[in-house]
Amino acid sequence: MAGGSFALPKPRPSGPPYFSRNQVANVLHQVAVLLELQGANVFRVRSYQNASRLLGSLSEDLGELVASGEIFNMKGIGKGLGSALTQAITEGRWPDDWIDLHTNTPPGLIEMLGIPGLGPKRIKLMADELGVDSVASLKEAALNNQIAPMKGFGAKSQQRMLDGIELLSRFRARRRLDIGLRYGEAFQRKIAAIDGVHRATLAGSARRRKDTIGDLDVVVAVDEADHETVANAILNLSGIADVKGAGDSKISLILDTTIFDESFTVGHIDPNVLDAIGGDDYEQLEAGGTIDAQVRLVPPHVEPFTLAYFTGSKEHNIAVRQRAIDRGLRLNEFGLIPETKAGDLKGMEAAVHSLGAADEAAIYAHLGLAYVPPELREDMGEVLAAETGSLPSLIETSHIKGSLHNHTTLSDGEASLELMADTARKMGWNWLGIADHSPTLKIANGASAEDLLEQGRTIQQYNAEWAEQGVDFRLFHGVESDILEGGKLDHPDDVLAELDYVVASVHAMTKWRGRDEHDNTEELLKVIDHPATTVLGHPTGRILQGREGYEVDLYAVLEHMAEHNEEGRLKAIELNASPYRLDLDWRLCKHAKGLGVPVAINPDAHSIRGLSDIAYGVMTARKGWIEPNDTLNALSGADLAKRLVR
DNA sequence: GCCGTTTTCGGCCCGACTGTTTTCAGTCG
Repeated sequence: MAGGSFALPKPRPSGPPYFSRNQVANVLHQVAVLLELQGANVFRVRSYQNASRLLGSLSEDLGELVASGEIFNMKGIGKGLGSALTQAITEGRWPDDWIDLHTNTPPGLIEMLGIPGLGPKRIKLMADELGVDSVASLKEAALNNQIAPMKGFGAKSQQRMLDGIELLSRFRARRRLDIGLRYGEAFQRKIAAIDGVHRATLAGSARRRKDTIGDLDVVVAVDEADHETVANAILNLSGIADVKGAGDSKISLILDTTIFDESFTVGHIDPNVLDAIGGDDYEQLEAGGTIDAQVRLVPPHVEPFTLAYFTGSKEHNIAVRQRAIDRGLRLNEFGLIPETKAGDLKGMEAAVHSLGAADEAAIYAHLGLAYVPPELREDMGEVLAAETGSLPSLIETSHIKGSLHNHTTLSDGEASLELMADTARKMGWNWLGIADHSPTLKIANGASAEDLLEQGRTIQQYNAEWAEQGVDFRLFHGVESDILEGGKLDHPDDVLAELDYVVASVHAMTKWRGRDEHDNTEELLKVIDHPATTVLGHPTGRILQGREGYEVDLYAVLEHMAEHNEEGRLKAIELNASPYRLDLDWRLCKHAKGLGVPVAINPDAHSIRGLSDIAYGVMTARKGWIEPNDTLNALSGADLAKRLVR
C-alpha cells in the first residue's frame, strides 16, 4: 500500500470532498493494521482491508458516491464504514476511534511488522510482556536473550528476528516495474535453466505489469519425480539473501542484487527525478536492495491453474471463481473441478477430478470466456468483456512508429540530435519528435528561442535529405515548454508557430504542490486552451517511489481536452513511459480512451537508452486497455503530420 | 466490521510452512 507515512491526512481546504479516494483507501488500510496490532477480531480487520482494496480499485468518483449515498450500497461497505467515510468526506473529520488508534499505537510497532516472520500477534505479545515497542528495543531484548524463554517463542524465533532486523534495513516495500522486472526475469531465467524444469513463468503483479511490484511469484512446472532435485537446485542459486521457508510445493526467498550476472546499475536519471528518489545515494540504495520471491512447484498438468491463480489479481480471481461457482465448478490453484465429483475432497486430491487445461486460455474457455491478457486482470470490466467478445486488441511495442517527447544535447539530453534519430531508426521507428526543454527550466539547460529555431532548421535539412533519398523516416520539431504562471507557455507565439507541436509540462513542483486542486486544474485548462499546446506532459507530476503528484482533477482536464478534440484541435495526454513516472496510470488511460483523447506514449528520453523506456509505457498503456488507434505513436509520419497542422 | 438470512446471529478463503509444540498458533500469500 502506498503512502509511507502512517498518519491521518489533513483535510484539503477546498473540500468537500475533503479527502481523495487514495487517501481514504490508505487510511482504511492503516486502521486495519492498527486494529491487528490491538489484537482486534480478524474478521473486523479484514472488513477494513476489503474496504481499502475496494476503494483503491474504484473508478467512480468517491465524492459523488458519498454525496448520493450510493456508498452504502457497495458490497463491503456497511452502516459503520459508510457513515465513517461519509463523515470524513463531507465534514473533513476522521472518526474518533480511528484517531485514537493512531495516537495510541507506538510507531515502532508498525515498523516491526516489516520484519519477516513477525506478525501482529507476536508483536503485541512482546509489547505486553517485555515492553518492546520498536525495532531497536526488540533487537536489545533479543540480544539479551529475553525473547527465547517466552511461551510460544524459542531460540530459533529469536535468531530469526535478529536476522530479520538486518534484512529490514535493506528492504523496500515495493519496487518500480523496471527494477522488479529485472529481478524477476533474472530469477526466472535461472530457474528455467535447471535440469528437469518444463517451464518457469513469472506470475503475480510483475506479469500484470503493475507500475510497482511488491514481491515476485514464479510458477514452475516440474514432474513429481524431479521435484526434490529442482527445489534443491533453486535453493542453491546465487542471489538468495535468505530462505524464509522451503517446503514440498512452495519456496519463499529474499533475493538481492547478486542475482544479476553483471553488476547492478540504474542508468541515466533525470536530475529533477534524482532528488525525489534519494539523490546521490540512490544507486547505492538499489544496489544493496532486496526483493521477496515465492516459487511454486507443480506438476505440468496443474501448472496452468497455478499460473492463473498466482497471476491474480485477487479481485480478478474472485470474479472468475464466482463464475465457476455459478457453473457448479470449483476453481483454485490446482484445477477446475466439478462440485459433484469433488465432494468433500480438498486440494490436490479434489484436483484429480479437474477438467483438463493445456494453458490458461483453456481455463477461460471452460468458463465461456475469451483469454484475458494478464495486464487486464484487475476486475475492471474484463470478465464481462471476455464474455461478450469485446476485449481490446492491446497495443504492442511493434505498433510503435515514433514518440514525441525526447531530449538532445541542446538541453539536458546526453545524445545529439543525429544519434537520437539514428537510434530511433534502428529501433524500427518511422519518426521521432524532438522536444528539448524551454528557457525557464534552467536546471535542465533550457534552450533559448534562437537555439531552438536553429535546431528547427537543422531538422528541416535532415527531413529534406531523407525525403530525397526515399528514406521512410522524419523528425518532428517541438519543445517541452514549462507551464508558467497563468497557464502560459515559455516562448512567444511567433516562436511557437515555427514548431510542429508543443509538449506543455509542469516542472515548478514546489509551486504546484503548494496550491490546491482547483487552482492547479484551472491552470492546466488554460494551457490546454493555448492553440500551440498539443500534448500535456507527465500530467500527474508524480515520481514513483519518490513523491506524490500535485493535486489536480485530471478527469476534468481530460474532459476539457475531449472538447477541443471534438472541434478539430489535437490535444493529447502523455503517458510518460519513464519507469520513474509511468503516469497516466491505467485508470486514467481507460478514461482518456473513453473520451477519445489520444494518448501519447512518450519515453521522455534523455539518452539513446532512454528511448527503449517506451516498452514500460506500452506495458502501462496495455493495462489501460489502450489499442494502437488510441495513441499518436502508431500513426505513420504522414498521418501524424496531418494531425499536427494547427 | 460486513453479509445474508427459512432475518438479528453465525460465518467470514484457506493451504503451506515454521517453530513451537505433542496438536497447534502464528505468519504468509
